[in-house]
Amino acid sequence: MAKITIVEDDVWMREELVDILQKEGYEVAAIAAFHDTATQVAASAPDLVLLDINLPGQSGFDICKALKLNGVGPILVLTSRDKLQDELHGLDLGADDYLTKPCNRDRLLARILNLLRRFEKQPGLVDGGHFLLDPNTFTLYKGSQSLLLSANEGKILLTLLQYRPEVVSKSALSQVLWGTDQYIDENALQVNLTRLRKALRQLKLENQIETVRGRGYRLREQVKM
Amino acid sequence: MAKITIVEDDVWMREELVDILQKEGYEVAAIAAFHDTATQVAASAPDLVLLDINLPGQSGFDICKALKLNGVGPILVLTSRDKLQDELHGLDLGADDYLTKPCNRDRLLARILNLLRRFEKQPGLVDGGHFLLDPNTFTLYKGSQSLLLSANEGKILLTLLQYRPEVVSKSALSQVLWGTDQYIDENALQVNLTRLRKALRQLKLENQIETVRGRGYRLREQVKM
DNA sequence: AAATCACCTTACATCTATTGTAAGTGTTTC
DNA sequence: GAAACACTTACAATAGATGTAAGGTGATTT
Repeated sequence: MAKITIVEDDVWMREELVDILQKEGYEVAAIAAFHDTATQVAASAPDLVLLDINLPGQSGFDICKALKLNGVGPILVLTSRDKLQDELHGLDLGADDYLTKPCNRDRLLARILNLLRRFEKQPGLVDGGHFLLDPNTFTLYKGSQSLLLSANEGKILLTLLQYRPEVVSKSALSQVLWGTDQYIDENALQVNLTRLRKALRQLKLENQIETVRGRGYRLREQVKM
Repeated sequence: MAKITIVEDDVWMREELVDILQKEGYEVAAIAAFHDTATQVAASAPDLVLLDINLPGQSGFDICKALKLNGVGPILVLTSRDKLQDELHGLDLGADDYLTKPCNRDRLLARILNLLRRFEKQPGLVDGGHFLLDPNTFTLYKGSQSLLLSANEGKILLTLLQYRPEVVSKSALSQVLWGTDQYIDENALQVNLTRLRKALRQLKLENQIETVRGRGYRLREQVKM
């Protein structure tokens, strides 16, 4: 489960947040703000930081900046309602989302979940040389065109991309598609391969997938640029 | 069509880029780098900036920084292959993607298209009070749960959210779903409403959609937090 | 050259999700 | 309580994804 680090000075609030998040199954760490907060937080390598920016002085802002510089994951800033001005400020500082206090449990959890999803899916597009593949939606891009692959097509192409330029065996693909390499339905695999090739051809992507007789498939070497 | 501004000193390269992008239907502006480049670019309010960072001195980096500070949209940095070191640097500077030169047409266009998409879909999640809705995938979030709505369900909910707290007429919804408000299939609309409500109930979201007899539907006022 | 093997393609059947249709029930208003 | 409006459920048509089956192609082996 995801790891969340909370930066919050108010003891009562901190306890409550920890409670809510732990009940939800998150791994939670909580600290109050000190001069080396950013270092401490970064050291805990969280998947998400919940930062209360209602801290004495401007320290909350500084921490936020410092965290972003340290390359820490998504930051969800908590701010009080009467400091709406600061919200935009917070975003400029590198916060990825903000929330006004007080706020209810559901909204907090929804925002956290969303941020985690957003960053988990961060890898972005996979570069296939002559095309791009969105590993989340299995959308294939080439030039100004795009095409939505089916789940099977997408999984195969993504696997080939990940192993490129190595040959991927049929059992490996079987593992990816059906979770097993005990029994391999060669035919079903073959049909899915054909369908993927057909989809690629629709975007004028010919001969992308090379067959290595007796061993499997691989993506063809791309012309160096 | 999207507007792209190119910052490139090399005349030949600049002409070529303009040519490629214009043929693709983009609205293109091109300038060479001078001291006030950032201001000029910002003034052209582009949807995307194509920035060649192979400029005399460090000016390319400065321009990139300045552009980001001006809140200019996505920046795609062009860099030469022997300056791979600079690539990461470029990302830290606020560039949203980079590309090594020389690069072929398809790859360039693919990256541009992707960046445009990424930023176009920026609105992010729509906040419904007790829930969140992803307006692109029609995914509904609440607490730690999520649910994928059908196209019709998503369109209705999104429309209600956009007009909230106003009442949305049946003809408006008909317009959204079927592109016409000449003939309104009240029944079909009704069924889709029921389905949306059912989906909301699955996430324990009760009574979100209020029926205003004779006028239409609206989202119920949310409890202030 | 015939047989064999690995691979490929097409057509078809099944399954599931989405959506509109239809029929019947409930509720408000006058 | 009758009419108008709103709601729900069940059913059917449709489309997309996927597995099955049957046959085709081309290289390798004997």
